[in-house]
Amino acid sequence: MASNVVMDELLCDAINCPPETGLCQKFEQIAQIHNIARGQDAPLDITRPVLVFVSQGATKLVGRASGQRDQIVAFHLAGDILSVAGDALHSYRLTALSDSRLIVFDEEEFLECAAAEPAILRALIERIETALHRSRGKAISLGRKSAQERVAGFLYILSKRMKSSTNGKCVLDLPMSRRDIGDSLGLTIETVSRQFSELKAAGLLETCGRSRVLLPDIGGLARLAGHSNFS
Amino acid sequence: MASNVVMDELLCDAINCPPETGLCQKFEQIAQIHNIARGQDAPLDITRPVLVFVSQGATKLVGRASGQRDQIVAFHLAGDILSVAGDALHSYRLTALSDSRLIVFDEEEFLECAAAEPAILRALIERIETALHRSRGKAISLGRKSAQERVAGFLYILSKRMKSSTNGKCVLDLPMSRRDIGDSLGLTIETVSRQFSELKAAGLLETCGRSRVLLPDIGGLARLAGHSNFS
DNA sequence: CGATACTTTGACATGGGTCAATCAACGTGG
DNA sequence: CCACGTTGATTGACCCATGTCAAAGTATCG
Repeated sequence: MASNVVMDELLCDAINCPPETGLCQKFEQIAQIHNIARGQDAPLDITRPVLVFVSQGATKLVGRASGQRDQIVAFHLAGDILSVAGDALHSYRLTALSDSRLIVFDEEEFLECAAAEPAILRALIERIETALHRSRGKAISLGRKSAQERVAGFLYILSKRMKSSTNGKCVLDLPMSRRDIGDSLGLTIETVSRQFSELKAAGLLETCGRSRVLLPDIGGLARLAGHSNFS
Repeated sequence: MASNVVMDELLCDAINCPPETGLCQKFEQIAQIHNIARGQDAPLDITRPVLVFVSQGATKLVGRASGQRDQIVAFHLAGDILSVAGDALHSYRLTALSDSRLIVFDEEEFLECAAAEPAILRALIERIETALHRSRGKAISLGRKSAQERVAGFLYILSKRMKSSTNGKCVLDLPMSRRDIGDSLGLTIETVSRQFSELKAAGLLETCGRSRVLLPDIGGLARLAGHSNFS
């Protein structure tokens, strides 16, 4: 019972935790569940590093520079695991884009629990590396790409992550606002909006309401995105 | 003998590998050593993910967008471990800033070897998380900070990493060129140079030759760097 | 159906890029 | 050890992409 409540199938799958061992129960004891309403911050205590598993919903990890300047460091969708730690230089918070369910572990305790299971540690390494590789890609975009390339790349990558594409076309329900997109791409909402308009004019994007988006030509987006393998 | 050649003390320490077990010898068998001259790329085959240990020297991990635009994704100094994987979107290369010695593992093989040693896996997790956290900080800088803040933050962070600071003052020998600094901060060499000049005028920086740098007031740099905890 | 928040569009300002010229560091050969 | 050449750094003038400020438009929700 408790096992079903805390350690959902998705998490067991994510960390490669064989349900038949008693391990899930050990993890249950150290897990904290948070149900976060859309727009609310997860009440994380990151004086110590934590591992967060996004069981349902979608979240943004936001870093803040001085002067209220926010930079979204990553989006994390259902099924993702992320590591969050405090930082002397910037403050971080994890905010729900839609109603979300998070399973939070003190990282130290989690690793203690998982020590006997190399498979779990390896799954975790893989997840953190995925986060690292995405972050590197973001650094390239933020450091060296134009607004148009960033927006096209954003849509392209999101279409891949949300796996809703079929032979070059794709419909998405963006869980994030224009502000979020801007905060993720290091742009203002106005610039994001203008780039959306240009993509519409180029026939690479149609919108329907605020959040629904139709991408008729994913390949075209990739070409605009300034990926080194496309020119 | 071979053990001393391949698995140096630094690496054993880095991955928390107890020298008394026979483990080091197993790692030796799968390790590849590369001595890279200043300015040369490591001949990494990243069709599969690799782990690289920087045994001596200093390196830059460079990502490339289309059109020859380089973004340095991270600097890695002696003692660092990094994970590098290919990417459909951007190409990456690891280049030596000074003559360097790298110990390279196929990541899969490394993890296979380390499976029985949770301590090694944990050490690896810690290192990768460090890389992730640095990369997040870089994303905040690239996305939301001014040229002056980026340059000040760069010097501040480097002074911490190279541990050459004494009560607010610090002398550094920068292993990287102005171009490298620009490629790391998402700026041009000219902008980096102008910011250096402004910092000199503000009494926060003195230079001596191309690479030697004196930072008389680290706290002042931190204040300029736009870190959220300093205003 | 009206209120409110979000988005789009426009006019203008500006930080940092680009291009070009000068200057300084460093290595090399005499 | 010095003159010279090469490469990298600095400075200046100008320009453009994106930020800023303001207004109008439009989803969405009670």
